[in-house]
Amino acid sequence: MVQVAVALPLPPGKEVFSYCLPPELAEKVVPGARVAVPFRGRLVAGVVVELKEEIPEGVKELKPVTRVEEAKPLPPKLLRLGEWLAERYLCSLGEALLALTAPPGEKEECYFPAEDRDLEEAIEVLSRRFPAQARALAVVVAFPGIDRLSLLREAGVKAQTLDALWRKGLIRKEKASFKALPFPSTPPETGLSLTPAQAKALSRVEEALNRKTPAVLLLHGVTGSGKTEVYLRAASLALAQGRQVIVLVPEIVLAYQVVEQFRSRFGDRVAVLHSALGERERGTSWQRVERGEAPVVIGARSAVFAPVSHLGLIVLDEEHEPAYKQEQVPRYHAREVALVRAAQDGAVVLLGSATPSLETYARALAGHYELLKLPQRVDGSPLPRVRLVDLREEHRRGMTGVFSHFLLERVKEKLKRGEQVILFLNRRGFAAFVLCRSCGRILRCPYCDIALTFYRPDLLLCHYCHYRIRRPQLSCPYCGKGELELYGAGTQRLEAEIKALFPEARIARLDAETTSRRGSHGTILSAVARREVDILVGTQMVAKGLNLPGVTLVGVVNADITLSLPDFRAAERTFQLLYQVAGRAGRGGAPGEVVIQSYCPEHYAIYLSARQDFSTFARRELALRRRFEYPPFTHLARVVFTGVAENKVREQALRLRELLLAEAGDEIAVLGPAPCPLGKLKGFWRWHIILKGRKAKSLREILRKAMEQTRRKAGAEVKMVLDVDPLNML
DNA sequence: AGCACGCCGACT
DNA sequence: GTCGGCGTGCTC
Repeated sequence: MVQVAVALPLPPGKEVFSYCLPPELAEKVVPGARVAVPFRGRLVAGVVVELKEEIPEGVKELKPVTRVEEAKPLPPKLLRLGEWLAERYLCSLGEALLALTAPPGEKEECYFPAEDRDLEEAIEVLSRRFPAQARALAVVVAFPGIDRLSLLREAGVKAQTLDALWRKGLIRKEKASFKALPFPSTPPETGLSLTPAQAKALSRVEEALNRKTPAVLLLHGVTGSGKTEVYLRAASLALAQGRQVIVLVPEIVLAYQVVEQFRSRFGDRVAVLHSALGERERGTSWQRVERGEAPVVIGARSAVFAPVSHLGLIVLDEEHEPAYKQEQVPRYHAREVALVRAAQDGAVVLLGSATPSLETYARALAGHYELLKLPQRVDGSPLPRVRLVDLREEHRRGMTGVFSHFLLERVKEKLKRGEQVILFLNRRGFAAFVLCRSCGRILRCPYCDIALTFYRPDLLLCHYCHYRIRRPQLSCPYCGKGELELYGAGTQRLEAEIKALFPEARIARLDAETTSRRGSHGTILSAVARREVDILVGTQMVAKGLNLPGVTLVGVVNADITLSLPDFRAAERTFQLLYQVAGRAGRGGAPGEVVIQSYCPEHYAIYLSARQDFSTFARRELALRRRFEYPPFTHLARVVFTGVAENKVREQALRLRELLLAEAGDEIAVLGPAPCPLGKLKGFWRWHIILKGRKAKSLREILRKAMEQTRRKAGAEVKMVLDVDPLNML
C-alpha cells in the first residue's frame, strides 16, 4: 500500500491518498516515484510520498496504482524541497512535487549535427540561398540531440527543410532518449587573466565553497565587467571539489552567449535544461543529470530543480529578472528555491547583476549576503556618456515627431562615420491608442477593456487577446462622426519616421511583430552583427544581453513609458531597463554614447540611470519602499479573482476579504478588493486583494486559514488565484 | 479540478 | 406535482 500526493489543487492535508499495488509494479513503486492513479474515474498524475502497511481508517476499498513513470524517483532531499514549496507558495503537495519531477521521457527521433563537417561555414553558405536550412542547422548545432517537434518549432521550419539538411549530410537522425553529445570541444582559455576585481570576487567565492556551509554572494558588476568569467571559474572550483553546479539564466534563448561559453569551457559535462525546447528534449537532458553524466546544468528557472546529488554552486545570472518567477502553480521564485537548495547541501549561491533587485540588494546591505563588486569594464573602456533630453523643452522649441533635434544630430554624425545606432522605444505598433475627437472616447478591445494598438496600414490590435479589427475609415464606431486621431508613437512609427529622415540608411526593426516568425530574431540580429544594418529600432528586445561592437549610439526615444505603470516597482523596472539599454553602447572599444529623451528627466529613476549610478538609486528607492511599507520591508501576497460576471467576481473577493479580516490581526493589512489595473482580460473581469505584512509566515498562515473556509461555488464560475511574493501586480 | 448529492423556485 | 438552479462535500 502506498500514499500518493495527487497533482490537484486540493486543500492542504487532504491531498494524499492510499492505493494498493499490483504485484508487477511493487518493485518500482518507492517514495519519490512518479505515478498515475485512478481518481474519481479519471487518471491523475501524482508522486509517491510513503509506503505503508496498514490501510487507513474509513477507507473501504483501495484502487490500484495504474502506472509508474520511467524517470528515476525523487531523492529524499527533493521530496523535502517539494514540501517546502507547497508550504511556501500555498499549493498542494502534489502540485509542488510534480513540478520537481522529470517529464516522462520517450524514445523518439532526435537530431545531431554531423561531426565531420565545418558547420559554421555550412550555416554561412546556406544562409545565402536557404535561410530556413541555415536556421535549422544553427539550432541543431546549439542543441545537439534536440527532438523533432522542438526543432521545427524553434527554427520555424517545415519537415522538408530537415530532410534537405539530412540529405546534405549536415545532420543525422537517431532514435534515442539520449546519447552522449558530440561537442566541438574548444580548449579552455588558460592564459586569460582576471582583473583584480574579478580575482578578488573569485577568491571570496572560493572561500565560501571551501567552508562547505551555505552562503549567498551578490556579484554586482557593471555591464561588460566580466561576470560570466567569474561564473565559469567558480564552476571549475566547485567541480574540482567533486560537486555539481546549476547555472540559471532568465531565458535560455536570450542567453546563447552564456550557454556557449559554458559549453566551450566544460564540453559534454554541460546539460542544457530547456523547457521552451519541449518536454521531450528536456526529459533526455534531465536523465543525463540524474545519471551524473553532466555535473554542470544550465537552464531557465525550472533547472533549479535539477536532480543533482552533491550541489556545490548555484549561479543566477541577471538575478533581478522577473522571468525567475513562475506565473503558474507552483508560483515559485527560482532565487528563493535556490537559497533553500543551497541550505540543504551546504552550497554557495552566486547572484549576478548590474542592477540587482532591491530585495537582494537590501539583504546584501544588511550583511545577509556577501557583496562582491566589479566596478569596471574588463576592457577598461569607460561606461557610455549619457545625455538627457527634456522633451517638454524640446516641444516648446517646436519639436515635431518623436526625435529631438539633438538625437537626430547624433544619429547623423554616427551614420557619417559608418557606426551603428540603436533606437529604443518600449512600445510596439504605430500608435498606442486611437481617440475620437468628437466624443472623446478611446477605441478599446471589447474583451479586454484595453486601448487597441494601431498598426499600419489599417489594423487595430489588442495586445492581450489578439482581437483585431480593420480601422474604421474616418468614422468613430461609437458616435459615428469622424475625427479619429492617433496618439502615442510605437516602434512602427519610429521606423517610418527614421526612414523618412534618413532615406539612405539601412534600417531594421526588432520587436514582437517582426520576430513573430521563429528564428527571425536571430536573422535580424546577425544582420546587425554583420554590419548590414545602420539603425536598429526596437522594443526591450534590444535591451537585453546583446553585444554588438559596432553600436556606438543608443537613443531612448521615451524613457517614461514604464515609469507610469501602476506598479510599485515601476521606478525599479525603469531604472533597470534604461541602465541595460545604455549598456548596449560602446562595447567594441569605441566610446559609447547614449541619449535619453524624457518628459520628466528630474525623476530619480531617469537621471540616476543616466549617471549609471545604481547605489544612489537603490538608496532612494529603498527609502521610499520603507516609507510606504513595500517590499523588501514588507511581504505581499495577492489573490486574483476572475470570472465572466463582474458582480460575482466582486462578491467573491468581498467574501474573502471578510474571512481575511476575521483572521488578520493588526499586523496584516488587507487592501481591496479592487479591480486589477488590467480590469478585464479576454472577457474575464479581474479583481484582486493585496495582503501586506511584516512576517511572511503569519501572512501565509492567515491566507491558508481563510482559504480553508472558502467554499468555492461550482456554478459561480469565479476563479481564485493565490500569489505569494507577486512580481506582477497588474 | 470535476462530479454527485441535495435543497428551494418557476414551469410543462 | 417535476426540472434545474447552485451551494456543499468528496475523491483512496
